[in-house]
Amino acid sequence: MKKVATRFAPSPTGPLHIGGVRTALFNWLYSKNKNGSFYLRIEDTDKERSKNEYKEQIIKSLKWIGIENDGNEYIQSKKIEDHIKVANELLKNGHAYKCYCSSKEIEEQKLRAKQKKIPYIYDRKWRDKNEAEAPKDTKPTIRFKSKIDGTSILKDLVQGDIEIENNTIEDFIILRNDGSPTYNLSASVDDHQMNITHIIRGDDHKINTFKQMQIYLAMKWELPFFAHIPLIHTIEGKKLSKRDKASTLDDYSKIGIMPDALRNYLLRLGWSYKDKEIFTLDESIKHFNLEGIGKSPSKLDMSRILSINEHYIKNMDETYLFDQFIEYCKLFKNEIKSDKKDKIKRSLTFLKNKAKTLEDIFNNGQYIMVDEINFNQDDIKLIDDEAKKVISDFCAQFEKVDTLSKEVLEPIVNGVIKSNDTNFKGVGQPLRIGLTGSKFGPGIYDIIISLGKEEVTKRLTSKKLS
RNA sequence: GGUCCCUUCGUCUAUCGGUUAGGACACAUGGUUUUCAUCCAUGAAAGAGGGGUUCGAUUCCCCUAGGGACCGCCA
Repeated sequence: MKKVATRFAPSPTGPLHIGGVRTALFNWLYSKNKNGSFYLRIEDTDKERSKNEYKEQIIKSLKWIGIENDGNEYIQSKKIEDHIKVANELLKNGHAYKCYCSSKEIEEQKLRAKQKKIPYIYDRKWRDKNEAEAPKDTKPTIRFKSKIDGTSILKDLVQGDIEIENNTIEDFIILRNDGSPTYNLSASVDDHQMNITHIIRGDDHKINTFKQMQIYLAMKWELPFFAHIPLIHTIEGKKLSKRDKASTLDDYSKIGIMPDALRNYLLRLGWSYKDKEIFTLDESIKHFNLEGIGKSPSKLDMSRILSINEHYIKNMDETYLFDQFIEYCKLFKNEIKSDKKDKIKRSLTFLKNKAKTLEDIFNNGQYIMVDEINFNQDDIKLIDDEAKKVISDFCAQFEKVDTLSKEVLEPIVNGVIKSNDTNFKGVGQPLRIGLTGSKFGPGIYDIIISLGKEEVTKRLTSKKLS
């Protein structure tokens, strides 16, 4: 049994979107599950549109979500000579031929077909024509001599057997008239040379697979296995594209979605293992299989992403969460000053309690990080004379304490409640507004402890409250 | 238009001929609570339609409908 090898082969012509990330994830998981290798191949043969920044973005994205390729990135453009060599071989053994149709001629044919509403397929004009008739002034393209009779069957690992009439596959171009190889040729040659055993890709590649299989057959190469996974759709039910909003990893990381959570979400989108919803990295490797992949496209659901992220926030190791939070702030918010960092760290347990994202934690912890409170304009109005008395009564008692804990603070609060003939809200609310600027927020004891005695005193005695 | 694929709660899905069709998210209600949340409990919510096959179909087959992908000298 050959060692399993999978690959992810994006073209660096735009930012990687999460559909691509999922494809990469499935390939990676499958190879790891089988103790095999996973390779990253950058298909940069479209010189016009390929950009190095996109290549970097792809590599960065995969790394962010925890996918690591074995070996170096395979750069397709460096292998062009090999592709051309194969094309010439196909030409030599009669599996390909020179086509002297100009691109203008082809365009006109397509246009005519469109107008007549009949499917366009290259008419194989030069398939059997004598080269002697070739026009001197046109450079030929090389076309693959596709099968005309019979049918081909793709034994797809996800979709089952797919059979099509061979004559629906046209004689596709493998070498352009400038001598450069096209996608189907390059991809086949690379996959063969890289010893790829399983090609897992979006099912928008299905027709390509029939073309590539024919190249394999013509070259007498051993066929790899194919698995075409359904595409991810937008809410509108269309194929997700780079232009869609919330489609790149950055769109998620900037609102504080964590890599593990997104990885978990993407894994469960179109794949399932019994009723299990949460998978650690090890569990995903252990349980991943092709049988669990569904056949129908699935839609992106933000509330579910949020919910899984929330699960991770609440259940992951707090030190690890803190590190991720600090990193997040550095990247997308302001870097947190070191004296505030400790306060945040100590308060993470309750700050995370009401957070779905790292951004929520940031917002919940704002009151700790700021030097000057931003008062909610409606809430500050709640500080009336009564509230001011409550605050000053509290301060009078608070002054005497030296260690902060719920046990110490609770009697003080209860005392103030009694002396002011009010209830908990009558004390808790003014204090919360005075300390955080808002009537919504963490528990009042948590707030006080998180700020420390000095800061609490400073805020409660501020001019704005008197 | 041609080829191919898909179709279970709003969403992601379980079921591999016999289930009160299960779970999760979202939603609704109630409870806990120190505000907002969390948490807990409960509830509403699905087999596209029509034919077969079968003692029995969500499950197998066919048709219809709907949706999607592809149809580049892009990848």
